[in-house]
Amino acid sequence: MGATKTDLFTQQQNEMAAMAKALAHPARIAILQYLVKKNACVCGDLVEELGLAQATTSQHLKELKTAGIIQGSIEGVSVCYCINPKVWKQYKELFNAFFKDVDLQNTCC
Amino acid sequence: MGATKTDLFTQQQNEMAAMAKALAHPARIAILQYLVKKNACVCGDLVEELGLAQATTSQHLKELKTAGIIQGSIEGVSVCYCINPKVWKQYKELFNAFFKDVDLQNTCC
DNA sequence: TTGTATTATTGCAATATTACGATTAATTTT
DNA sequence: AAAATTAATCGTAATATTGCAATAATACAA
Repeated sequence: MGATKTDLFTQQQNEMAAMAKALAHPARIAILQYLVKKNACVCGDLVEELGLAQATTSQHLKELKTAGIIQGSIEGVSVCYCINPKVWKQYKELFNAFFKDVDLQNTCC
Repeated sequence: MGATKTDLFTQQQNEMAAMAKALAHPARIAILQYLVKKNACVCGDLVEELGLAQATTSQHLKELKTAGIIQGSIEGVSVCYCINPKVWKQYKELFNAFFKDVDLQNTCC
């Protein structure tokens, strides 16, 4: 026990949960907001911007990259990160679809 | 170390991350989808529906309740759960706002 | 080649999450 | 009142996440 029982759920449910998990840390929210704002691909700045250690920042970047929502490319001695627009759109649409269809009138308790 | 450094981030960032965290488990996604589909407030069924132990199911329900997105009321010997439409709308709007403003053209790497 | 700058990885400690059996609490039913 | 039903809580084990120092890896500059 201790590990999520992914086999009990549909692929869609696991995927949705994985997407949410990628966003489930304020540092990763901050990174995404920063990337959206600056658009240009910054990276080393993130360590200063966040106030977390370099190792920790790198780890969060890795998670976002694994989730697919950002991408990085080597730019000389540093690495340029930016939003992956295709995956971003996917996130947007799936969250949108998830929250869409609820009849706000029909409460029961 | 080990605990999230919430003080490094804005309240908005922490809140957004907390919302995502509530959705960051397939069982909780499944619960919400079930509640949306059935609309009516079921509860004991969830144990059977999910395939998780009663204690585990109850724990997930508690997390969703703490996050505010569902609400429960005692209905005789059982407990009726349903979506909290007001908070649901809030989630919807905040996720919407988060994913809104990205220029999908301007990639850099 | 040697040094410098930047990011990734490793190893580890602290904390959080997930899951479940057992127990408790509350309400019905008999 | 006694038994049954339902859900919450407690205790505990397994696993995951968060964070950082230290180290490695990579690319450039001198």
